[in-house]
Amino acid sequence: MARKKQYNEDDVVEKAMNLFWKNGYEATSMQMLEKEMGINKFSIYSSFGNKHGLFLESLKHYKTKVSATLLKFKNGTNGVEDIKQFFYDSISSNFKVGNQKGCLVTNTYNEFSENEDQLIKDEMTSFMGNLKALIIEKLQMDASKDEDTVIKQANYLLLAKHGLAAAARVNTAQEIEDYIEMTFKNL
Amino acid sequence: MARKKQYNEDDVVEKAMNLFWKNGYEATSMQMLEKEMGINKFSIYSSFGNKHGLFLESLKHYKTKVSATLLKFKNGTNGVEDIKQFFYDSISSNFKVGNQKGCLVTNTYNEFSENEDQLIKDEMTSFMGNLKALIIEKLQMDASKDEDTVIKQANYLLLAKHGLAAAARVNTAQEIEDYIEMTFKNL
DNA sequence: AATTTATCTAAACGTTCGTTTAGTTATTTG
DNA sequence: CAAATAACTAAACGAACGTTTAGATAAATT
Repeated sequence: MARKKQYNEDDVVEKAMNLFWKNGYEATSMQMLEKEMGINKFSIYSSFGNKHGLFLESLKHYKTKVSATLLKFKNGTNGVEDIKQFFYDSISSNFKVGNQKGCLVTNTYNEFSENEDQLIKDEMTSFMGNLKALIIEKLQMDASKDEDTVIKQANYLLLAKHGLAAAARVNTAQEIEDYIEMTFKNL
Repeated sequence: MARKKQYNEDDVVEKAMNLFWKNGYEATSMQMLEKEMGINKFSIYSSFGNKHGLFLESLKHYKTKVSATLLKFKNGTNGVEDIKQFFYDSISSNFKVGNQKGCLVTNTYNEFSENEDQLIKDEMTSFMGNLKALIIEKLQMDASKDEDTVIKQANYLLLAKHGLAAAARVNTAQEIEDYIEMTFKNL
């Protein structure tokens, strides 16, 4: 046979993901990706097909990246307190290196809301659906909440999470902390 | 002299604004604007300089459009209840004709958050600053709130407003109503 | 070591973008 | 009515986009 790839696909997907995360899909050009991933356009296309394929792969990579956080959330036994902790965990990456902003899934959801790309929208919808089911599960741990309250609070928290991810792109850590605390004050 | 313009600048700016509102700045092309505004590229450029100029003019137009809502908010005497009503007023355009989504100012703030366009960012910052001042003013109407609580609640509401505008792009009227009600439940 | 073949570089592809320019049309004024 | 000139149409501009292709390079097999 012939020479081997001089890069690891997982490594370069991680770098692509970070760039998409920071700038969004449209605002990230192949030229920027080339530079950030450290490999040539040809290599990107032979590994991922096209920009769209690379983005989908980045989304998958993101999901595995946050799966630990999600599992921790899923396994929690403290009801509402687990949800609150999940909110904190979700935006913790904002204040680490790399300048990632908000939640990649939510950002993508927003960017593609007017778009017709069903493949990506399906990915988002399933992710949001899973999240809602988990939130409901945690809320139901409090036996004093009736079903109607659970649904209302779940919708509230889902929108709050959505809003948080958007706001996290432009607000300070202190503002975000105040926001989360206030959100959970009366649940 | 020579012939007069066959269009009214205010009319075509309104149409441009609606398109920007729906799609955002980058996703709105001159070709789309040409079609929506009903005039030629040449006319757009002679009236507004360039795409950026047209967008700034659309933002100004948006501000005058929402000035009535803002004035109503400013003149309110019911404290927190005024803020809540303002939230409802802010997203009411979502459920009218035209498919506008969320709040143009907030959408712009989000789209340009990673951008270097200081002119637009300044416009956004001043708008947000005014809003925060008004919210604080209304919160202070309740004499029982100490200064620290007022600041915390103002930050909370500002982020909630931000999140609401983002979420309003993708959620139903019922979900949004639930969200607003829950947001104000304990202020 | 020679041959094979996948991976690399780099240049070019066709489109679309925002923008400009040349030429035509129509209205106002003398 | 004729001259002047602003507003119009339509075509073309260079730059950047995502994508493809041709040719050089290097590693694995015989």
